[in-house]
Amino acid sequence: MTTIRDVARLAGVSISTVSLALNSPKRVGAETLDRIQQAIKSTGYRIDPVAQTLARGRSSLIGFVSANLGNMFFGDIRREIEHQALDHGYFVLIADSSGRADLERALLERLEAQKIAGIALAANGRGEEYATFLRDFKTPIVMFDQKLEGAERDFVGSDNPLTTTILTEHLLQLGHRRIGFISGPSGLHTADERLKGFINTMAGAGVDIDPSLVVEGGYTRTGGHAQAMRLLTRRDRPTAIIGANNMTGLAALQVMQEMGFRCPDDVSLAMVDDVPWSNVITPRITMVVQDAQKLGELAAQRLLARIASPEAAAAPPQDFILTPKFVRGESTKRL
Amino acid sequence: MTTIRDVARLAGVSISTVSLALNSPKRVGAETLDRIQQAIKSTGYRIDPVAQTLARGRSSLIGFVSANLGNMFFGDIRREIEHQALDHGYFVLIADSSGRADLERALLERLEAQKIAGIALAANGRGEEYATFLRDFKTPIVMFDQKLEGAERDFVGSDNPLTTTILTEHLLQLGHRRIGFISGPSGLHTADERLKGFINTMAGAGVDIDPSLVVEGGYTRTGGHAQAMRLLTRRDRPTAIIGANNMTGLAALQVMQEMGFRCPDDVSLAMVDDVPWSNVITPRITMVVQDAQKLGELAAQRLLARIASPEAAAAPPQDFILTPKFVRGESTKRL
DNA sequence: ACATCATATCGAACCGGTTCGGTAAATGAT
DNA sequence: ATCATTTACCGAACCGGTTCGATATGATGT
Repeated sequence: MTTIRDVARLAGVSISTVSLALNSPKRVGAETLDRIQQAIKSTGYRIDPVAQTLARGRSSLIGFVSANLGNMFFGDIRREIEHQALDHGYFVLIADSSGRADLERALLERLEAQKIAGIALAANGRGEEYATFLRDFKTPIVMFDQKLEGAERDFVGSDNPLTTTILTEHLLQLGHRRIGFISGPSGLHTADERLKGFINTMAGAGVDIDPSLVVEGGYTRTGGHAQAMRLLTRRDRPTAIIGANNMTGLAALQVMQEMGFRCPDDVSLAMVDDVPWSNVITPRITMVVQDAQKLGELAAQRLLARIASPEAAAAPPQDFILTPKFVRGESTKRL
Repeated sequence: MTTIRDVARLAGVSISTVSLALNSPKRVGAETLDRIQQAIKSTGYRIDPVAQTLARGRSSLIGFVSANLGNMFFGDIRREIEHQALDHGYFVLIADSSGRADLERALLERLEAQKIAGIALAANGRGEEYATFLRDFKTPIVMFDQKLEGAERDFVGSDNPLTTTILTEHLLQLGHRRIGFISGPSGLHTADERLKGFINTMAGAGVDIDPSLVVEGGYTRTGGHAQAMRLLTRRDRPTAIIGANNMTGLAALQVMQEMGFRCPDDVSLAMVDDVPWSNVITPRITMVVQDAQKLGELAAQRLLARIASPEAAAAPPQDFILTPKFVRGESTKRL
């Protein structure tokens, strides 16, 4: 390995000058700069990011932490963040918390130990204590998807109540009254807001909700499957089901198929978020989708800005809320 | 931050002794060890991985490089590797090459600069020059999915010729003779082998292949879509199509739906690799699936072993080939 | 009792950069 | 011509660990 000292020797300058030439070229003489660059070229010198991190106390790594990278939604956001990060010379360290708050916390601490420059986080931890933990974190954090009150961090997400409001109104218009709702983990920001959107819309329309039709599917495939099963095996089963995310929505579709119900003839279905290849799934599912790419873009911009300048880092946290889009499929039918 | 020197001072020993206590506890006296551990506990000392990396010349990070993390196949492998790595105290640095060889190479070099402990790689680069590059890489590499002759690295993958052999035989048995084949990027290991499996099986059965029915879909959704379109708009279109991977297979299904062909009544379809939620896709696709979890497990074990001991690191490279599994769906029909 | 050897601990060099205070020369002001 | 300021560069300390050779102490063998 060729080090900065080799370059310095070859260029006939001190190592501090080489460092200077590397970091603020305008502060070294033209001729000297030239010699140094020559030396760098001829030795094939590559700066050692580890040593740099130790000296600077900050690496050029960015962390991406979310549950379930396999979910297209997070995958799309990751892709976008990674893309922008690479453009700015940052590498992305990805960590999958599998939705477990304790693991997530451990991961964050590890990332911090790596002196990571910043973190994009879709938090799964909840509660005041966790919010404080995030607030006091020394590394810049931009939260996305899941907002946590008290964390006092930038947040990039969608208008979650609106997602289910749209779906609920759609179903109400089609004449549905007994609507099953497969919710996400209670306490989780998006889950609570989406549930709220459903409840408020129903109330606004003057339709009573049968509480037993509101179940918690935990945003997971297995949870969604179990709860959809519960809903659909009832004698007074709902005429329509809303999945609070793509996993639970598709799980409901799967249960329908397994039980021989036709969708939408027997039961209507709508859900939040898209899945890959949804266009080859029969029936085409009616859904509300988030602009994952835009979310990733915003999160990355915000994070990179905070990392780049101390002023930006000190700026008060800000929320960026995007409006989700309704995509009409063929999984819902007039009653 | 509390450093090793703080601990040393508090325990009344030298920093080298603390380091020793941390790395080979049996080599320090029982009583001293106790005092040091006490000091560590009371100061809340956490070792700095960056400094450790600089001093040791090797980090406790493992790299995972593949194309298209969004593809369930790679996602499953990643999950398994990450799981095992964390168990062994390693963090996984994930990089998505998007299938571009030049980017992949740059990523590998960056990982190396990070003094990464080892890399699990699904290579997209090809050719002798690239093989040499990989062979001479100083960091341990375990390749998976894509084997590269001349790289002389451990390889974990599936019996690729067998994947298409199984599918082809299945279609032949159903009476199909005009079979379209949407291949992967020519030159890519799995793509070439899967194509070979198709060709050899057809030849073995004495069935002539219409060369114009063998197209290259590049393993991508868009490529697959375009090529499937070409195949299906022909007057003498094939009676069955094989997608060499999940992307091209599903793209073909999508084209069928777009063009109003019914699968399998009008055209049969079979493909290599599964996708998430394939069980809610109509028709259930006939496919050959790889055991991604097992692949990840093997790759991780091999890599961790090479990292752990110098003898293992010096061992000659070895291939691990798994047998793929046939999953019969309803997308193929007797002619 | 003395050489031998293992054990416990330490000091110092090192990994490869950054950064700050300082010096000497060059430039500008008066 | 003199003093102030800027420019260009250097030396040394530092980031927080690891590692190796050296030393001191105590145990073992004969």
